[in-house]
Amino acid sequence: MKIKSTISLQLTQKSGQTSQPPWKLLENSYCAVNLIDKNPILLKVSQNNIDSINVEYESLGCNIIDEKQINNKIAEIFDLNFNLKKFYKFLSNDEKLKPSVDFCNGLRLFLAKDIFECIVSSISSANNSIVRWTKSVDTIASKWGNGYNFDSGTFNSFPSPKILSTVYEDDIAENEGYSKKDNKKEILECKNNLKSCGVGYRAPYILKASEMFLSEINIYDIQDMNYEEAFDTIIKVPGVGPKVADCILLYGYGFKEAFPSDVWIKRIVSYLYFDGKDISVSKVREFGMEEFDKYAGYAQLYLFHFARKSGLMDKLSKK
DNA sequence: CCTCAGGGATCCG
DNA sequence: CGGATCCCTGAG
Repeated sequence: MKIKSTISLQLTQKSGQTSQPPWKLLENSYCAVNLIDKNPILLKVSQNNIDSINVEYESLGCNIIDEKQINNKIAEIFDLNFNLKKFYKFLSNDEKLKPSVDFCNGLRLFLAKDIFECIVSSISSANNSIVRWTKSVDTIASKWGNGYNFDSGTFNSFPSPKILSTVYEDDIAENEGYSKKDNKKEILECKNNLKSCGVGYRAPYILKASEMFLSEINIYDIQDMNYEEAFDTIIKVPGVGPKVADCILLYGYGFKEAFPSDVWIKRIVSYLYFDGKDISVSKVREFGMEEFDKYAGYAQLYLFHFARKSGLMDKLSKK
């Protein structure tokens, strides 16, 4: 089916948002398994022009699928109900933001298909490269997620906090685990632990985070909180600081008033809005939230990509 | 072969 | 508050 909406699917997929790794590209379609009404559905999204996207799907067994639910899910993930035209009008009133549209036309939020996946992605993204954390998250899904065999191939969901909380942290823990079970000799090549997925020193954070979502924090309650309350809740999770918290709130839960502020946004905002004067990351966050208000999240997304594509980032990195 | 940064968080003073 | 350190991979 065809959904009419202005969006650049490729830009949105490749923009490095920490909601999830890009979906798997199969014959021009971005594919991922999604739980829709508790049924695993393979969504296949493609695009011929910027005014619409095409959605196909595969299901397992003979469940009757309501296409309206699929439509809603797609609209939710790609934020299709966000009024891009209105946002561009807002951008055009800001001399600094104005040029960003030329580089970001059709870029939308790429929201989490699985909120826990988003949280692990965001924790993994800290002081890390996009290629590395996306690879790690995909590896975690392939090791401990459910594998579903669709006609188009096998696709893995992301494991639940319950599953992930039981995996070994590293090679050492894994070997200890084995020797407890059955006096096995030490295995040199350990592949059944978090660190083997390349998350590095974030492995204990991810384990503790998994445990927290089993007991202290209900992952779905955050959806219904206001922004401040949600921020205070999610930042209690180990490995989650201010920037990662805002990423989770923006890309995971869709709090559009969040303005995730990292070193790059700091450099960009300092350059564009403060005449190059060095502003602290926390001040940049305050500035962004006040200046852009309900558009803060989108403004951050557009600023980052504008800087990336326009060469501004290269220019600022040499300072 | 090396060295260095990568959309930060944490701990420590 | 500021600064050092953290794992590991790819680019140079």
